[in-house]
Amino acid sequence: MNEKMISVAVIRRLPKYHRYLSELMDEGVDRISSSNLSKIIGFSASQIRQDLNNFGGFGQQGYGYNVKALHTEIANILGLNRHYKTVIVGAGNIGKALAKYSSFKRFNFDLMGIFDNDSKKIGNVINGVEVMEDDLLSDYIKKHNIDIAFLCTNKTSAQKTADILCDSGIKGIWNFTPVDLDLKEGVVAENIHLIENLFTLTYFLNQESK
Amino acid sequence: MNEKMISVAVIRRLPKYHRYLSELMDEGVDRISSSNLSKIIGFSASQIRQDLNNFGGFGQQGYGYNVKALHTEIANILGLNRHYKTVIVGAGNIGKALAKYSSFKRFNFDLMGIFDNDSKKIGNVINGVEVMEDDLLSDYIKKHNIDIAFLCTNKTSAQKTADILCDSGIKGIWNFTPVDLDLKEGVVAENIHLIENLFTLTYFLNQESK
DNA sequence: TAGATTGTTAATCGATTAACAATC
DNA sequence: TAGATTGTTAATCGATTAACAATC
Repeated sequence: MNEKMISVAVIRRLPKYHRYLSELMDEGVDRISSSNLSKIIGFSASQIRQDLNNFGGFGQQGYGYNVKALHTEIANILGLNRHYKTVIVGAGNIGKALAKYSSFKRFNFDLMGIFDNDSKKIGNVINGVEVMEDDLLSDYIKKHNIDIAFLCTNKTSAQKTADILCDSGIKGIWNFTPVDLDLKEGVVAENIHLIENLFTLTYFLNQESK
Repeated sequence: MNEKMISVAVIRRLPKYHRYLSELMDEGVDRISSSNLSKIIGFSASQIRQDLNNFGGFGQQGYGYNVKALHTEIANILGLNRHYKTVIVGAGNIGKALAKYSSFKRFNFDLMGIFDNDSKKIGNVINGVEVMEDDLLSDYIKKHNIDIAFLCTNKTSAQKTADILCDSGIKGIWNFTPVDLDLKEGVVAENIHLIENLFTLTYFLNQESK
């Protein structure tokens, strides 16, 4: 599957490189050294060079890194050189917000459908996409070869919805529920645990006032 | 400020302990060993004991941990034994979703106001809270002693809004913008970088199919 | 008391930083 | 060529795991 396992810590820094390189491109900067990138991104120059060298020698001695080329390389590593078909499961507050969030489309995440178990919501159109009933979810994923589901159900339905998603051949789940999902081998997930993040904030907030 | 610095890695695990202990309480379990907790939470038993011992000896040899007592201890460590006055800045999709999200109230996060710079939104009432104009933000924070701002503006306004928040005496910022904020000494922030998290998901998704 | 399980020290593992030879 | 900066190895630092004496 892979030559040399790259640590999760490295992977989680990649999107930040991607973002800062985008900004540099917008500013018309066309090359940057690890030392200057360090100043704006906040990672050490050494770490930057180590991180990038996990994937290849993208730089050039005496010159630094070409911003545009490096941006493209990182986009490719992250898998941003393709489209992803997505569905949203759960048309509550968060589900609706995600449906309307425009950045996803810009990065080639194509929202194909929204699903909910509340009959009052079925047929509603959010950002041009119709809310369909839950029962159709499994067939829809199979038929349209959906890659990623944004899981926005309530806590109670989270695991059983995840089971349906896995059985239907989903590739990844972006999990907004406060549940640690148990998934089928080969299905990946990333979690946005809002409440956990907020509690971390209160911890540090109270430390400051000591 | 503190006796012994506790690592961020430990702190970020605390909310998860809190959540699993809540669940155990709901199930009527009143004691648990590090080894059994390990099985359900997924951290090693050794790590659990190490983590908890950063804050005190909450367990008892030969017995384990009292679920309710440990839950309370962790809640206190996280600062959940008090109320927090919050405001939402930016009444877009995410701001609105957070305004309607019920869990915050349950954990004593009291939403006091919502602010936006779009005159069309001023006066709207979301979940019982009125949308006020941006210009009033600074005075409002000072007057009501707001603890935490949920920052949901667009990218462009993020840093300058953060500056206003800092100058007005905010204690913490929960940042939903795709920007790394530069904050005044003593102000803490936690970031929900949606796009970065999603890009991590696509990375792992593509690794799986190799 | 005997058994169970913590608290805590020591060992290991992994990630970050430092250093510098290679080279553009 | 001289200067700059990478790629990469070695050193350090920190976090996790293992082990076991203490003790309930």
